Amino acid sequence: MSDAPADQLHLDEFLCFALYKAHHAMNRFYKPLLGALGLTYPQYLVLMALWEQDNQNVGQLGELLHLESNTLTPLLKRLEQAGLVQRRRAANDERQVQVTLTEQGRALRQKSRDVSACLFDTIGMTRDELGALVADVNGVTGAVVAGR
Amino acid sequence: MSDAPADQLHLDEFLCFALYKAHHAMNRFYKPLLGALGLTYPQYLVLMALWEQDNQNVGQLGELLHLESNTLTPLLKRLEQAGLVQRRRAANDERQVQVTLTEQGRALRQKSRDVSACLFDTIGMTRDELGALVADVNGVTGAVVAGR
DNA sequence: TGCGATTTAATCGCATGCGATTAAATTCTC
DNA sequence: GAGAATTTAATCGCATGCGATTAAATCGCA
Repeated sequence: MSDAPADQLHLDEFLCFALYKAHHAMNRFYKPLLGALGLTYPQYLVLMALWEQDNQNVGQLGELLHLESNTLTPLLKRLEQAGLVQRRRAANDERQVQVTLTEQGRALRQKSRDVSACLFDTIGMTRDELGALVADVNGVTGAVVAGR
Repeated sequence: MSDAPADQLHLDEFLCFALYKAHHAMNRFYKPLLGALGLTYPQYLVLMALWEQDNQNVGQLGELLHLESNTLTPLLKRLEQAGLVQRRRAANDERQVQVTLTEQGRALRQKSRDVSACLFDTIGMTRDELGALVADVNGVTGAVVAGR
């Protein structure tokens, strides 16, 4: 099946484990910064998606963030509860729910500026190094998603 | 604070987002494979840690996997319920809980052999490329953990 | 020795993720 | 045009993660 000597692999050498730890490290890094804005990391991702392109429906957000409605619906309800987005059934297709930023949601973009900048300072990589790593990681993601 | 032009950054360019997606892609990839063994991914990580070094206490496992007792305790109880590990208070220090593999837990190692090999085949990278990527990702994790 | 500080797991509450199912709206097909 | 198939969110149940707190055991120091 594979020529990889799985017998000799140690936990530390696994890519999946490295990604697992990196993901959680990112989460912990962002938590206090985003907590000051009253956001969780997935909520921040949704807002980033809407800052780039407002008025998306649940399916579009799910495609972008690789999430299903079972995760997004309660999350979006919490964002709505916090007054950051509005949820409305689309007029032309009542199955879809349009998610739109409120004025307050748009305003939060300014406050979140240095949240993202903070990570750059911390990891201390050049834009090029960062871009290469992002490309590599995304490449793995693509291969894994395709290979299922 | 940073010379990174955060204003112009798109969601796709964020390393944290790349790691977020990669982590979830791994999870989804492993889920059916591990589900056949009755395991979740974090449970698999715990077993891998014990396969390398049996009889660790909760704190040691937490250090290795970057998890706290609030996550590990219920997880370990489920593994115990499944008959894969045993939990015992340490004789010399009753505060600590020693986690040991059962015969069934050791046996599962054989069945999980091709789970890890399967990922190698799917992502199609050489050992060297993989090692370099793991090192890069771990480097970011280290910087982020240190920079908190 | 004795008592406060520290260490170690456990517990609680809340927010994801996700498999499975459901409900409602729309589209397709005859 | 009616009914089946499909699409789209929502709902439910369960397993993480984690901040905050608690409880028990051990350590340290006067």
